[in-house]
Amino acid sequence: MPEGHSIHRYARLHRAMLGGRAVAAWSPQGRFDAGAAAIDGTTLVDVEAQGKHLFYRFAGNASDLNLHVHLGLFGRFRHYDTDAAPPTSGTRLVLAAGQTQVQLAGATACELVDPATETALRARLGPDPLQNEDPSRAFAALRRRTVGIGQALLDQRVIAGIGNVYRAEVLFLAGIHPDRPARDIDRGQFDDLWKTLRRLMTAGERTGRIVTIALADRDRPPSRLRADQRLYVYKRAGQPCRRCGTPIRSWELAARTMYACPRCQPT
DNA sequence: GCTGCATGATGAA
DNA sequence: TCATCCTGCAGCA
Repeated sequence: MPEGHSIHRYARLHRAMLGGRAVAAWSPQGRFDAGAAAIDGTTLVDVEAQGKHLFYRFAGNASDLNLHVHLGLFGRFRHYDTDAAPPTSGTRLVLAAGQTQVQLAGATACELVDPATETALRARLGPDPLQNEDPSRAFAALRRRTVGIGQALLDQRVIAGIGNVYRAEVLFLAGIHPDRPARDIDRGQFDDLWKTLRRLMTAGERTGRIVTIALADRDRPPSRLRADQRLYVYKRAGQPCRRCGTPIRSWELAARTMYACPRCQPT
């Protein structure tokens, strides 16, 4: 479930599990043999998240390279404190210290990067709602887009860390139709969007799941909501809107499925 | 057991 | 806009 909130959560978890410890590293799949060998035996100093990207810093290796991980759509971590399951054949990387293991499979990116490459990578990202950055840059970027707000929000150069779920949910909460031109969003609406994103994603990082339902629209704490009770529109095509009862619509937008309520989010 | 889809991003055209 | 990377699992037989 790799939207930004999960990535920040992983950074925290991996820091707690392996930070300050010498790690053994290997690549069961074999596609990261050289990289793993360079890390193997070094000490994990820090793990940092920016948007959907993770950066791992190690001390004690000569190369000055950091590990860059991007989970993409398929990437998945498995974590063990004891009794680690044997890694699947597709596991790209295992980081281990004693009984503790972090296993990584299916990632879009698992590579060692030099400082210049990392800087360039990070420079491509817009402000991250989970880092309490000044969102002015994101607003300016939005105003330059010719596409709809729904498409612009998935662009990591505008805001880093949003994925398809937060995109759909935040636009519902703002009452904005995804097809409305991004450049038509005014500063007040944008500040509202940003504030909502920060609130939702902070809660997501804390709890590990995406819950957007407002207090007024639910009858029990988020932890006790079923999976299909946590969201307003995402994956609810054809079902009645929780606010007005109109059937939720879905359609392809920028190669992803978009969801919206036609009544609460007028064009 | 099989199929299709999934909370992502890139590079070629 | 499309193909590609490539894993897991829900839903169905």
